[in-house]
Amino acid sequence: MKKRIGKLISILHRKSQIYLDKRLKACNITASEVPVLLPLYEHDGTTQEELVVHTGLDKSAVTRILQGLISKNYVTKKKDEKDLRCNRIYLTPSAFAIKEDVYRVLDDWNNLIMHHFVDEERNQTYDLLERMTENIQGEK
Amino acid sequence: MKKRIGKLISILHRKSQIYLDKRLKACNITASEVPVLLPLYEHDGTTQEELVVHTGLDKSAVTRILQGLISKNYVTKKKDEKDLRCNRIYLTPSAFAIKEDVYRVLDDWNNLIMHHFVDEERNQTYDLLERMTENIQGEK
DNA sequence: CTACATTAGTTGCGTTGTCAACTATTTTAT
DNA sequence: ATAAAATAGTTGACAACGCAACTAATGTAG
Repeated sequence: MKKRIGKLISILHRKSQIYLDKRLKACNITASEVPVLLPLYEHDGTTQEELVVHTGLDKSAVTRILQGLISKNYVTKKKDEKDLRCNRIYLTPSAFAIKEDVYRVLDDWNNLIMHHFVDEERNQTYDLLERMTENIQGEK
Repeated sequence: MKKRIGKLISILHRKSQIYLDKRLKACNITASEVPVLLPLYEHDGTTQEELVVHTGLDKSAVTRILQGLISKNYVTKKKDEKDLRCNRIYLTPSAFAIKEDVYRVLDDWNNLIMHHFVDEERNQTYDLLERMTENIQGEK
């Protein structure tokens, strides 16, 4: 029997959106904003282009997610002084205020889907998924 | 360092849609139609409700995907004679005609993302992903 | 220096998919 | 037997996201 993982990936993706949307409503953010928020928590002030690369999202999607985060006062956008083509994105205090809550929700989801996974299996899962994403780097 | 797989899952999902859409254009079907088509290839004449359960999609999404497949003459819909609430879905000869092509594209994608994976890793990947989807069964 | 190419970002449009509300049919409980 | 609940499916409204076409700024070749 052939084992295709596409179906599994797509179910996990869609269900995670639903779970996160529900849990993150308390923080007034959506699941789609998470991929943009996380790199900013790790490195505030990155350019929009770096967010595109880091998230793997289309640049237009990043533009719109940022518009939403700006309207909710979670980030600000300033033109880079050296290169006026670039926007630098900065988190607001409101964004830092919800940081721990956001991470807790993400960890809860991770623990939910990896329930009964021992540490080695959790690491294996991450490594295998990471290798798969590496395999499609450069796939346009 | 915390390993959250959400980002990886979502990248794999989105990139697979792009890849499949591109490759499946030759068959005149889209990536979103695949999850509905596959269970029908395995068991023609299932009810719409069974497709909902099998795909994990919202019932409204299944309705609309079927409308598309009907308009492209890949499936037909008939009311079940015993239970008039149910629709039975049947593949047309056109759908069977593209079956091998569709599976080939899916296998190509699978091989692409699991490039350099040995058999044991492929099985592990499938098993871990399957356990994760089982962990969220019943998550509403 | 100027023309062309590249890079960063935005916008319009179409597709995918969720949720909530609705209809129609069948099942269950009294 | 009938009223209420459950099941199957459809529809409208909206969010998420990719693609193509566009603008603006910078880099590069002659």
